Amino acid sequence: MMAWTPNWTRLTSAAELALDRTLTCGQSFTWTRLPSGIWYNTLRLPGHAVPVLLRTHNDEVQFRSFGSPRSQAQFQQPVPKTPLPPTQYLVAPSRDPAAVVAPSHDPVYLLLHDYFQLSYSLPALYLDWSTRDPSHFAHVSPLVPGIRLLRQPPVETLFAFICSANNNIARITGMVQALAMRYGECVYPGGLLDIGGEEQALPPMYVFPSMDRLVQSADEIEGVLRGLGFGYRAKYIAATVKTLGGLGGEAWLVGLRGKGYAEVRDALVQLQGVGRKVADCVALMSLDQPGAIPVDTHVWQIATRDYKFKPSTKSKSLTPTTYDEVVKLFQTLFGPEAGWAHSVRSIACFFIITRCAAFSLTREHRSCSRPTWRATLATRNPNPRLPQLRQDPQPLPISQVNPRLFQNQRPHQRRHQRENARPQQQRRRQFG
DNA sequence: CCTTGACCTGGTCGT
DNA sequence: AATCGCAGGTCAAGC
Repeated sequence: MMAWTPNWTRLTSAAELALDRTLTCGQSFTWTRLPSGIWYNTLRLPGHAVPVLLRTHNDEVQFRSFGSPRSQAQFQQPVPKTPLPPTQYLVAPSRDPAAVVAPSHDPVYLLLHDYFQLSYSLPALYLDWSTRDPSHFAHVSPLVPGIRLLRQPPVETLFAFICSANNNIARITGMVQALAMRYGECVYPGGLLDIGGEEQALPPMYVFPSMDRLVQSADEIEGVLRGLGFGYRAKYIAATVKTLGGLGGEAWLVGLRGKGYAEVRDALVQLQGVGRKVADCVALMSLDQPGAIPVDTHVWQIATRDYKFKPSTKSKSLTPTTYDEVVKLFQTLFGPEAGWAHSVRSIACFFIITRCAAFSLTREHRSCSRPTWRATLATRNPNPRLPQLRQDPQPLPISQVNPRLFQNQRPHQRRHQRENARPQQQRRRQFG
């Protein structure tokens, strides 16, 4: 049974879901933003994957998908990796009113409702977290409304976050999409689509490969991914494919939903390339653990700087012990959805710095904010032919910015880091 | 326990 | 034009 929603249909209000923020903040790497502001991705329904488009229009978030029995049948044939002439594949979406089903029975609507966790009321959550943390969350969260935690497919989330080690959003996005192009199924070959009377050019779309497909390629995958520039992560991915395949594949991973946090974490960290941080990302963003808090160096800074966190041991760095203590700090503060709350809080910090760097800060501040942070949003879209992400035109008043956010980003400290790092580099050279 | 260093790569920054 | 430091970590090895 084919399922698609040919006309723009309301998903939720813009207040409940800020698309641009939610899809660029580093939790999903599979959405792409078109120049028109429309986002596209391929999502799985039982039996097949569908291309989905999202947009914000008239104060609401709308979706549509497209496809047709004829085009779907064609997609089951092997599809070349380069786009074919649009007319060869694309079938105009049906305008037949009978094809439009009520949203509550529309499988794509239900899929998106689940994916964006729309059963949570976001303003209510923000209010609760602001009450719990009046001095920080309440201060910064109004600047970044509408950030929802996604409930993503566990397999692609796992592999995406294995790629995230020692990496940045732009490159992770490229790697995840490379994985989809190499092993995933082509769901849409690319072409022109008629959207509300306007023709929109869409690139080919590939769905993230199934676990079965990856297991089939287990022996070659490390070499292939190294060739694609995955670096040492290629080995982790190949090993995790084999281990996960042996444990029961996708069913085993999805089966972790509904288990307790400790069990989920322990299950994940037995996979290669999955430490605590990656495990917490996967648990939080795909396995129904809204209390899981991924602690990275950035979060560590926030904890020690803004929340005056003092580790119980003499440890000066992020160790398993201090990791647990930071988690406990934020879980106590924010309650059951602490992971979600903390994500919003971190993203707020990130956005403040990005926007201030672009619009409002003095030259000194501009130079302190990390270049990669500035660049991340602009380069979120890996397709160089597409325009860069639009910056928010509203400058952020400097008076709203907590100056402490910049404490660890001062130029003299960067210089200091450079000088410290130099001897290490020389030592490594002697080996080569 | 905690600390340290290696690990791939690509875009950026400063000579 | 060539270089160097770095990025939202993980793992193994040595205290």
